[in-house]
Amino acid sequence: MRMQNGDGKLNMAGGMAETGLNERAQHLLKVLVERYIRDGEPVGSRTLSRDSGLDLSPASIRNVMADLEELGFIVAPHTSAGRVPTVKGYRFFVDTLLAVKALEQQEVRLIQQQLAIHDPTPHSLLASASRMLSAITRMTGVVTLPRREHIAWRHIEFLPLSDNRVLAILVVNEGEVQNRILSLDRSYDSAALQQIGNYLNIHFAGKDIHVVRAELLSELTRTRESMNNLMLAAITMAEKVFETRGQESGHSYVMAGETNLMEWAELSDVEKLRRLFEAFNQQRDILHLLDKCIVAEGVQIFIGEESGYRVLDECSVVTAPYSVGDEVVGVLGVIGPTRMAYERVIPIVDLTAKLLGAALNSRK
Amino acid sequence: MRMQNGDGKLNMAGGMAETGLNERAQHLLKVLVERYIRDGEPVGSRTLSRDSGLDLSPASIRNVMADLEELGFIVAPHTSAGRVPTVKGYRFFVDTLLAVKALEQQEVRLIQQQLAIHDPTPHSLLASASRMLSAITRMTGVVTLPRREHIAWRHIEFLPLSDNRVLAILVVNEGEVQNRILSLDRSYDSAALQQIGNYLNIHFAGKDIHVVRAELLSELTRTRESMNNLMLAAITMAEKVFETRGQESGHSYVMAGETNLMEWAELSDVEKLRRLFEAFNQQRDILHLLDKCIVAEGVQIFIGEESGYRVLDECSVVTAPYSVGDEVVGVLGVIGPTRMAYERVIPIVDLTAKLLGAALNSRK
DNA sequence: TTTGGCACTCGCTTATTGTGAGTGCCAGAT
DNA sequence: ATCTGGCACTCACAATAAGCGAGTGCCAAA
Repeated sequence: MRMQNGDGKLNMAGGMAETGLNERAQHLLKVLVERYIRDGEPVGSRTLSRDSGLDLSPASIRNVMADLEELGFIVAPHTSAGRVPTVKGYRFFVDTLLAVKALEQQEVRLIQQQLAIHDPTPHSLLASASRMLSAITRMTGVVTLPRREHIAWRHIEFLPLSDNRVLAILVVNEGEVQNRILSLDRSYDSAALQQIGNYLNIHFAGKDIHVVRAELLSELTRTRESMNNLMLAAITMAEKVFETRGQESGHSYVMAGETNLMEWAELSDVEKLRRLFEAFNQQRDILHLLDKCIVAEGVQIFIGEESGYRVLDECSVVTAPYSVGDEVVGVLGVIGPTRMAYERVIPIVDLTAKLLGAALNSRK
Repeated sequence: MRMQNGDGKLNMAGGMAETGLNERAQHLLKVLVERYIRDGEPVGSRTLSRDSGLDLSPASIRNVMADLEELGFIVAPHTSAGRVPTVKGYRFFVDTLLAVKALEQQEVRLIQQQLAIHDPTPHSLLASASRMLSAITRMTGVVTLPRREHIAWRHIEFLPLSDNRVLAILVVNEGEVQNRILSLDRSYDSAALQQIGNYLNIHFAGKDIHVVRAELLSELTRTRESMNNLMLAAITMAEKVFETRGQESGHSYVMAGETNLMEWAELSDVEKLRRLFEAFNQQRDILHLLDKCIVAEGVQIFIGEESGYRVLDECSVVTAPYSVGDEVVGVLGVIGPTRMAYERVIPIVDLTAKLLGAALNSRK
């Protein structure tokens, strides 16, 4: 326990009572975190004395460092190593000390360029954004598939296959194509299917898909005598389309650059990497995490254990929601080691979210 | 140099002059490889003497082992370790010594079951096969997308989007849906696009897609005066669809279980794994390799460097082509460490190829 | 042709010892 | 009231050495 010039001093000066850190301590913490992010090695009092610009001897620095440690902002991995930021340290750094660097013109242009695909499908835009995020940050990029509140029925088309099976192609919103195969209890020829499709398109085009589903269900419970064969078939088939929907398009994400994480020394343990990659494949946990970010205003950051998922204990996740029109439809972000260059990653994620939204919107 | 009972002896006895190995040497090699595959540790003369069933002393075994080493079938990783199979050793083992185990009923049923999906799209079958291969072998499964010689035009549909753009949906073969977005120099309304689609479908339905393309190109060079507006628009748009085809659906594969490879000790070097995974993502090299296997009759095996790709130096690849009807359309297989249980993997890959072919075919 | 014996090799593990970066604390300087 | 030089101390890490043990090649005898 250090009492000599411990809590007391730190709490008083600098007018930063809430944080428990006076100006000097904050500055030193900032330099320490920056330094650790740069080199990945514990930072000692000598280094800090040299590079802080404060003209203090290592001994004085050590006093401050002891305080910072006691308050939980930094730890020493072992007795005679320098100090390393804790999650709390990173958190304070990110929340209060971080000077977010404005992006260089060059980088802005690079990002724009990557998203300026010729005639993109919505999906190819997402894939591109994800790839770009991973390439530019040398970490893992992730973009959730957009999930609109309102999904507009655009067009449906049925084609006959063999064995009483029918290929159903449903187009929603602006060019999102979904297709599935239906097994029916009798066969229909092209013309009949054409009619069925027409019937449905006339009734439902432009309507919200949830409304369509509700109407379908209520139609199905109506007395069947009051419908003609065509109507009945149409409604049954449309309902079958919706039955099998959901799980695949249901919700997931596009990821890129997983292998980038293997280049970071702090993640070089094969077993940890395996678990991480497995979580990436599983999608479940990552998706839950990203889902939380959809309600946030802008960039959101989870540092280490903050995410609440053990596999991400040594990772940080920087996310931002993206919107089409004025509706937030998805989240994108970057996954990397806690020791990442936040001041660079944050504006990159921020900008990408905005540009992706714009790109999706302009093509709407 | 061992001359005492070196080449001479081995070449004579056993009537296996071509191979350079007499019966006893072959048997010992077999036991050694099996043992090494099981335990992953260099096999010494003592172990072999105990487990070969030959009632020979370690000393005698050592003589044989010295010969096997001189002929290049095995090596000692260092002076006082046991021996390990070389690529040549594995190759001889696989070609001549291997007793392919018939699959257990249980396993056969497991495989069948995994491929018995309710109303699968072609793609979901491939994905399922790949996942199943990886799960059952605890290695990485891969299935190339089927590439038919003959691709039949089934149906095309155009839907108007904003800004002179059109969504084109092309269905080929039995339920394979491709869609892309075309930017045009003027706008068309639904009705016009409907007409254009009809025109094309009437002309091309059932035709091979290569033929269609050829006809389109020759039509385009015809004097344009002799066509009406509808025809011109139809042909231009169809040609645009083909222009942008190819790279995406062009050729690639579905992979599963990459992370399984991280559990094999011999691949636990992060840098090697990174390169391997990067090659998986790149697809290029792997695809070249798989393409070679499409001409093979049945199961094909590449052991270590045999593949010709450096990233696969420590891996073996077991593949088999799969067919729809009597046309070979793709390749599937398993990628794992050289030290894999070939006698199990080979029949699994073989059976999976047959069942996948059957599944694709039955739904045709 | 096979085998027991024997000297030898060499990768591992464990213990030992430095070395150096970094620390905490104290007493004296500012 | 702070800061700093000094000093003893800690501890990860690297280098060196020693012992073990599995395995080897070769030889001479069975």
